[in-house]
Amino acid sequence: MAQDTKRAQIVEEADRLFYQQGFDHTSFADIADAVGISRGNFYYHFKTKDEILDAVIERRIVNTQAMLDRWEIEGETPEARIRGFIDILVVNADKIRQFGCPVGTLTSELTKLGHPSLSGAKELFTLFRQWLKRQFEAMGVTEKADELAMHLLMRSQGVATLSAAFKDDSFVRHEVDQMYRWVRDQAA
Amino acid sequence: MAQDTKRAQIVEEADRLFYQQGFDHTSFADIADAVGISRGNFYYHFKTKDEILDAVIERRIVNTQAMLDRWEIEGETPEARIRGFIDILVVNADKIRQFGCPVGTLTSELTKLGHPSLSGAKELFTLFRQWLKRQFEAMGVTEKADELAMHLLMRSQGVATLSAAFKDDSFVRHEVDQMYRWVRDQAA
DNA sequence: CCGTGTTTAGGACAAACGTCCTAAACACGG
DNA sequence: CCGTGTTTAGGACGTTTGTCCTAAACACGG
Repeated sequence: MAQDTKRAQIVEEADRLFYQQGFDHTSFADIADAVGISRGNFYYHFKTKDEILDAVIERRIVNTQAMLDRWEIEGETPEARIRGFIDILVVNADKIRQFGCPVGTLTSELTKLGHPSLSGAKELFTLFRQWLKRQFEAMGVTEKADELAMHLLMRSQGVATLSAAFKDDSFVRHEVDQMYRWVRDQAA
Repeated sequence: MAQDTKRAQIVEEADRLFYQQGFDHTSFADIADAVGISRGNFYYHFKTKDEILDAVIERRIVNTQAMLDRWEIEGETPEARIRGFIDILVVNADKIRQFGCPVGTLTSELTKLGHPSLSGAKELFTLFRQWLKRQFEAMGVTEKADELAMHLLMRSQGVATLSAAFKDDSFVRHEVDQMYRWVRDQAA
């Protein structure tokens, strides 16, 4: 349907703009200009700005889940799959340097705003956390699997933040190498 | 002078509000209400909102430098001083859980806004980076001191981000313990 | 090609934004 | 207590915000 197409377009552009400019700093006018529709017409698709945010988060959850599922099929070993996760920092290096991590920065912003949709954004983190936990378990780690998952999440967040602050690619590469080594050490 | 007092009050409240609500989301009215002065009178003290931001960053730089200087006098060994840095995550656990790291979240926001004062915020990171580098050098590390400083900065940023997302105190304590151990291992 | 439900453009609306002005209140040396 | 420079309150300004309404354009089964 045309409805789904237009709605999907709005959510897609809103997703991009929320990531690049932040949720609060992105106005209806920004999204409307990006999609190429009139400002006031938003009310037909979304009653409030918060509804757009929820749709964006839902989209991200679906996309992330699909990506993780793909990785679980394609990746040969659990260790290789985890390396695939770490590689996000390399593959998306440009965007992260410019706008930070999409998950981490959205969570930070919603935390400050005291926004109710924070729980939805947190779900994105949980998706990665559970996926990583499963990979560590497949590697033979049992009780500490969740701790290791959180540790790796933590490191990727830290690298993303400092990458955006210092715009230093060699720092990112060096930390990624260390994360590779750390994962290998957990197998023993 | 009364001018310095009022100006300092404005900067102090702006500092708090920028941290708790974000720079963009904090209006002149918010600051005016917090200080208890009239809205329009801001123009006398600061011509633009960006000027307030610069004053806030300057204040943070001065306060941070003073804190680091104090630590360098009080801390017995370099390792103990570094532990003092790590302890920020414990001492300020409540605030970090609510609003994230003041340095990291401000940097993220200014990065997204493409704001010119990002360089000033980045300076705050550099202050910690250089201080940590000096402590590692005093511990006997020579060539890798800066790498270790960045690594520790990275980990504290990651912990702060996930602390705000998951509000999990036991995670923070566990990671802090691991950071202690990591620092000890660097001495050998 | 008609009728009906979907989608659209355009703009109205009050509120809030950053900026800026004016005039009064203040502090204080003379 | 007067005069002068500093600091203040209060509000005007044009813009932009999120929200919401109306009427026209559209799609499409009958």
